[in-house]
Amino acid sequence: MKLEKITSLHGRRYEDACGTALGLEILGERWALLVVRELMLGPKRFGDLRASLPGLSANVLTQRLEGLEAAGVLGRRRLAPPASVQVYELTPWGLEAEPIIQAMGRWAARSPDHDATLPLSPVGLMLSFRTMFDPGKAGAARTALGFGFGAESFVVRVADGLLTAARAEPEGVEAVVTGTPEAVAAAVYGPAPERLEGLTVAGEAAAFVRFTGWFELPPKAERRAA
Amino acid sequence: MKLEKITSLHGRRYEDACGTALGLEILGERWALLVVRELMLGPKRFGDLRASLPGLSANVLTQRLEGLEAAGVLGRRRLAPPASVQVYELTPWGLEAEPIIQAMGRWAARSPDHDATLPLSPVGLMLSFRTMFDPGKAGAARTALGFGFGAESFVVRVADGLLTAARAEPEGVEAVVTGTPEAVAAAVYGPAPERLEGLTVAGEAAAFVRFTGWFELPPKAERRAA
DNA sequence: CGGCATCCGGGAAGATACTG
DNA sequence: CAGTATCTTCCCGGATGCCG
Repeated sequence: MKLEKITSLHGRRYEDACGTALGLEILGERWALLVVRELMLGPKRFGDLRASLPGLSANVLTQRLEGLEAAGVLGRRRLAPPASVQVYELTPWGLEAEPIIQAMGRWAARSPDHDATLPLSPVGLMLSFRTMFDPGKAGAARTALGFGFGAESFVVRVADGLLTAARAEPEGVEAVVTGTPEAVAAAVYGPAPERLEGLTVAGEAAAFVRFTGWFELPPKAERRAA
Repeated sequence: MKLEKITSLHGRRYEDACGTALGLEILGERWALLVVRELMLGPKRFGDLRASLPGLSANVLTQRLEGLEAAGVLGRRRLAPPASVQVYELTPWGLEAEPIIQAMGRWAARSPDHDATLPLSPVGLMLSFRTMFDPGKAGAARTALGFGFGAESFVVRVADGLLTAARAEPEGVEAVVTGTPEAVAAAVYGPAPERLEGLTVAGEAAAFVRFTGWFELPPKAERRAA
């Protein structure tokens, strides 16, 4: 076994008192913020994280989890028997990183290089709902919708101009939408024509169609100065 | 010479439609967001950037500037003769990255590992004012203050519960504060005792002392779950 | 001096294989 | 399934040098 450095954080520091710099030391390493994103809606297991982040290899995930745990962003917990599996979950402070993810997502959605056709994780889609929801368009409407993506399911509620999304089994919802996250994103954010392409909607399909009108992607930015 | 990939962005992509992932590809590389931060309050020259980000080497800065320019975050402009120097400035879209910097700063300020005694850049300090200003504490108070750090000077105005900070020569201000950014930060964010330590205030010193009461650092987060 | 290319050492990221 | 071990590749950081 070789001697390890005792630096609580990794070696390369910015040496800058600005909080932004410290935030970058904690969340700025590759994949770190995406790991946090995947945990934003509840605990996950090692394998769940790997599955939702294709391209992230096991050893790097191990390093990120260690670093984020050391920084106090997440913790590991063992579920009670008979499950007895280990899950990773955000600390309360880690949960508060959501505004960072939202600001980043809202800003980058305006990039000329943004490609909405790439794969999308279920949690990423749910967080995008929180980010892109437009209370002005929803008005006083209310609804509760279920979303199913393989083993993961979510309930999204809209009421009083507020949208909430949480991992939960769909009960007492107006409709349950099943399909890939990409197909749901296309229905919500795409132009109207291809709506409901590749999706199955159980229950009040009209409720989901109404729902798709309550979101708006921000306009693309120009590459040059105004 | 070896064949270069033509990927407009650097090689390692996340392949994820979520805006957060694209934002990380653009701003997630080392130093990138800090370069943007330094340009947030106006254009800077190559050397100015190096001076405000000690530890960032010239070749890496060149790479970051190239990458950020390719992404449409900043542009380079040559000032009119006789100055004839090249400066880097954010595009309108690049300017909109400030919420990311603010969210990151506000969040990381709660880290148990945050060390406020490290060096601080003038622009970092000004942005922290924007982030940490508490309208409730300022109430209906108004003021205009000048800050001088070597060659860089700024004017901060508070009125109607809003704080603005911009690079400008101090004219028509109540007081002009001169010193290091660290000393100003200690006066504004530190406990009351060491106020005005190492600072010189020209004009209405009382106006600056009042000003220091309008900010509050958020409480430290616990490292463990609640 | 400002901007950028080049070379080099160390270390992080990525892919694969392996173990309990 | 949850990681660890190993190897390769590439990025980061520092130094040097060229050119306007």
